[in-house]
Amino acid sequence: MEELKLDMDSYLPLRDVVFHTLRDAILKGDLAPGERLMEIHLANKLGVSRTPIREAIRMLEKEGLAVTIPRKGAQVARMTEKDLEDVLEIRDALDELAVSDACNRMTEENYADLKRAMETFSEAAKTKDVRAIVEADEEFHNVIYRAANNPKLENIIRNLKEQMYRYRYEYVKGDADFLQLVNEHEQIVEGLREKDSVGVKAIMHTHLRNQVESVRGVIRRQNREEA
Amino acid sequence: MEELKLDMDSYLPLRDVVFHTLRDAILKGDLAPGERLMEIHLANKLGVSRTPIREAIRMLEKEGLAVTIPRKGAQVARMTEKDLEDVLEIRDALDELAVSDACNRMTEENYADLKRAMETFSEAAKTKDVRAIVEADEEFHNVIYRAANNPKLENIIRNLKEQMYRYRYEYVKGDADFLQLVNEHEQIVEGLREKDSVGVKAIMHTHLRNQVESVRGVIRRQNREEA
DNA sequence: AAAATAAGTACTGTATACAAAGTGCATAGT
DNA sequence: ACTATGCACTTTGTATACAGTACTTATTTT
Repeated sequence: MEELKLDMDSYLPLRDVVFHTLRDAILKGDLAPGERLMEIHLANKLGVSRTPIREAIRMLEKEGLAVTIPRKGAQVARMTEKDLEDVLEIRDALDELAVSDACNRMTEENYADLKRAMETFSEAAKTKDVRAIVEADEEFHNVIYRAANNPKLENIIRNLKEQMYRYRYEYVKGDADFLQLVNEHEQIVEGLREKDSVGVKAIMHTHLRNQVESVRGVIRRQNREEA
Repeated sequence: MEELKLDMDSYLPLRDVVFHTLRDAILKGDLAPGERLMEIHLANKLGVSRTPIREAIRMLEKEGLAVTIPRKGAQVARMTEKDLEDVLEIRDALDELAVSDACNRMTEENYADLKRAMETFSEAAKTKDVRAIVEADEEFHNVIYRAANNPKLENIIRNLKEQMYRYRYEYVKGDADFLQLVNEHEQIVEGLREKDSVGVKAIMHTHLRNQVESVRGVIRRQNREEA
């Protein structure tokens, strides 16, 4: 009985499997920007029919990861520097909102999670293991999003982050001052504890600004190379 | 030659036609929240096959207008009071961003459009024609979004507005002080002209707050009725 | 009489078939 | 040699057929 129920819970329509597969491939760069998403080809490759492929493409479209030209087909969305700047700008505004909400709505449990995430980040920063640092940073911010208690906001932010997923390592890899980041995280936690929503928004803004600038630099260098 | 080209441009895949049809029906309330979206039924009703219906449903899903339970089908998304509050909160933050961007990036043409939109709104306010007022208000804000020159931001805001489309008349219909609104619009235009991004954000915030409160009231009353 | 089970129905999930349109290459004409 | 036209191939757009699951209702058993 239980096993059946588990099967039910773990059941995913093929369209969702395909969607996740394609999304990951795009985010990891296995499918390059501009690359065509041909239905039959993908169907054969993934061992499914065209129907779930098409539905997955419609979903990717709405997530901004693919664009389709009628009667020509879909391709992986290209991102210009301007597009990324636009995304970063929105993320900045929404991260400020999230942290401000978190101020007012945070539970004891959220706060405990946050402190744990902060400590994990501190530890990771010492190791200089880029992958671990990025993951710890993600988790720190995710705790804040959860604490904000606004699922729609979480969705939008997740989607925005997705669109710049390729650049997630660049800041930390580059010229990040880890101690500074740790310090900023501490300030954010402190601000949340004090429920100083104005102050914490300001800190979050500066905290993101460095990352934003770093990503900008990477993109500019990339574009120069391409040209 | 030209007519052919026009034909090409005006071609829309059936999935898009269906998508727009269903979206409008949901927004106008012809399809009530919780109502099932049955594929064969819709296909017959719209005179198409199930395939474009399914693709349209996938798009509606990503827009937050429908939810589907695997193997049970899709239904029009229900919106709780909390959902709407969440949406309003995000809109507030993003409208602040938009108006702040508009401050920095507005062209002469944008400014001319804005003044025109403001005047149209003033005229509409005098007539007390609710429909005209709402439309003029929409246009006023749309000019600002365009001036912000951030297409992704525009998209997100459009999507958020869509989710509360049903309530768009409620504020104006209810207890709005038209002269106050006209005054706020004037202040916004003034702030944009002066490029006072901090001030204009504040005005936009208060400008929205009243509408937000009004929509909240409507929803609460509705929910009480339902209970 | 109530509860459980089984059958039937209706819907979704997936695959495939057919039609139409666009692209590219080859061939022929200038 | 170059251009234009036509044909073949690829790919999308749409419809339909088939399979599987869940829900409803009726019947049977306790």
